[in-house]
Amino acid sequence: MANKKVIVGLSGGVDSSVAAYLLIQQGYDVEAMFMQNWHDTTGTLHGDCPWKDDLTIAKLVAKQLNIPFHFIDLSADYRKKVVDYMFSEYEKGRTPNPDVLCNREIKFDAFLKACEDLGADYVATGHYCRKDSIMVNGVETHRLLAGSDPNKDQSYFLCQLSQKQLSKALFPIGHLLKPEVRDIAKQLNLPTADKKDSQGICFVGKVDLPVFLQQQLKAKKGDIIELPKDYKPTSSVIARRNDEAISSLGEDNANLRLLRFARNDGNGDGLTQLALPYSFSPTNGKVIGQHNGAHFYTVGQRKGLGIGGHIESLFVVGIDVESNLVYVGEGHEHAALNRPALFIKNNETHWIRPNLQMNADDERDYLVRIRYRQPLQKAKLICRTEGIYIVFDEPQRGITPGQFAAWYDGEELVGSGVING
RNA sequence: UGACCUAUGGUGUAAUGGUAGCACAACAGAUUUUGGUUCUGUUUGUCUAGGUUCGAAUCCUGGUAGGUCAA
Repeated sequence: MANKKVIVGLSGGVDSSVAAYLLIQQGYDVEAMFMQNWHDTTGTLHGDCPWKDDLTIAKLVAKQLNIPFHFIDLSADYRKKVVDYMFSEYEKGRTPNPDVLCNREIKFDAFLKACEDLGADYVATGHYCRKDSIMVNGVETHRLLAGSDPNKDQSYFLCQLSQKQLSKALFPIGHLLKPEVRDIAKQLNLPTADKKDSQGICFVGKVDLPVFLQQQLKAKKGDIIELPKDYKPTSSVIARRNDEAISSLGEDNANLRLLRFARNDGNGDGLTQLALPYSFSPTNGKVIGQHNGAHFYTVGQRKGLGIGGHIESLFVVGIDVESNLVYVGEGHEHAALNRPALFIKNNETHWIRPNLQMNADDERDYLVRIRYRQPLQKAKLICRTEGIYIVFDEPQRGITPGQFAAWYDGEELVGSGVING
C-alpha cells in the first residue's frame, strides 16, 4: 500500500519544521511547500522583507530533511480574501481577525487545493491544535481539539474550518508543548531551532496598523468623548432592571439573574436588549480630545488615544464610524466596557460539528472565548431564528464586533461566529 | 477697565523655605501568529524678570497668561 502523501506548509519557523520531521517519522510521504502571500512592505515595521529570509530557511529545512520543496505565490488570493476583508471590516467600524480568515481561505483552501493538485492526501501545518475522528450516526466526523500546550493553543485561529477542510488537515505538533518542539528542533540541529516565534498578522508581519490602514482608509479628525465614571448603560434591560427585583429571582449569578429578568421582560425583546451593544451619544459624555479616524480604533483598546491626566487608563468603549466619534471610559471596570452578552447573526455562525448545530429555541452551556488566548468563559448559548445569543456567567470586557467568538465543549472547539455586537 | 485667585513635564496633580514625587500619556523592551490586552523600564517640568535667603516651586516686587467676582 502506497504511503499517504502529505504536504507541509513550511513557513520558515520552528513549528512547521518540526511538524515536517514528525510526519516523516510517522511514515508519510512528505513534501514541503512555502507559500508567499504578501510582498508589500507598506506600513511594515523595520521596512525589511522578512519573507525572503523565511523562504531561504524553509528551503534549508527541506533540504536537511531531504524532502521535495515547492513554492507557491498566493498573494493575489490573500489580498482578495484576507486583506480586502480587513479593510472593509475596519471601514464598517468592526475589528476583523485576518488570521482566522487566512486559515479558512488560504491555508485550508487555496493552499490546500494547490497541494491536492500535487497529489497530496493531506495538508499539515505547525498549528498548536489537535484533531481526532469519531463516528456520528455512521458518518466519520472530525473534532478540532485544543493544543496540549495551554499556553500556545491555536485552535481559536482554526475556528472557521469545515468538516471537509478538517478531513484534509494534519496537526503533527498539537500534542507537544512549545519547549518540546524547540528541543526536537535543537536535537536535529534545524536552522529554525532558535528562531523567534513569528508575530503580527500572519503573512504581513508586524505592522503599524494605522499606517497600514491608511493605504485605504482616509484619516479624518473627530471627537473623543469620555463617558463619566458613573455612566449607566441606557436603552437596555440593564438600565431598566430593578436590582431588587432581579435579585429576588433567586439566581446566584448576576448575569443569569439579568437573563431571567430579560426573559420576563414585558416587551418580549429582553434577550435582544440584553445582547445589544450599548449605544452612546455625545450627550452621554464630554469631548476630551481628537482622534484621526474612528475606524482606526477598536473596542477595548488602551494605547494610542494620546490623552493623559486620568487616574486610570482610558479604554475605547465604542466607536461610531457614521459620526466619526470614539467613546472612551476610564478604567477596566467602566460600565460601558463590560457587557453581559453578545449576539451573532444566523448567517455568521459556523459549526465545525454540524450534528451539534443548534436550532431555534435550543439552549446550551458552552465555554466561550471572544479573543485569542482568552481563558475560556462559562456561557449560555441561546439560539433564535435570527441568530445566537451568548450570555456569559461573568460580564465580559471589550466585546468587539468583528472578532470571532468560539465555543468549546471541554477541549473541543464546536463552533464559532462573528460577533455582531 | 476695579478687586480677588491661579500659574509645576504632553495632561491632571503633590511637595512645614532644604534632593521636585505620583498618575495618565508618549517611547522602548518582554509576552502574543488578529485588533488588542498584560508586564517591565525610560524620557520630559517649577510662566517670565528681578529681589530676600547659606538655600526659593514655596517669601517679596514688576511683567505675562488664564480664571472668578464686579455692570
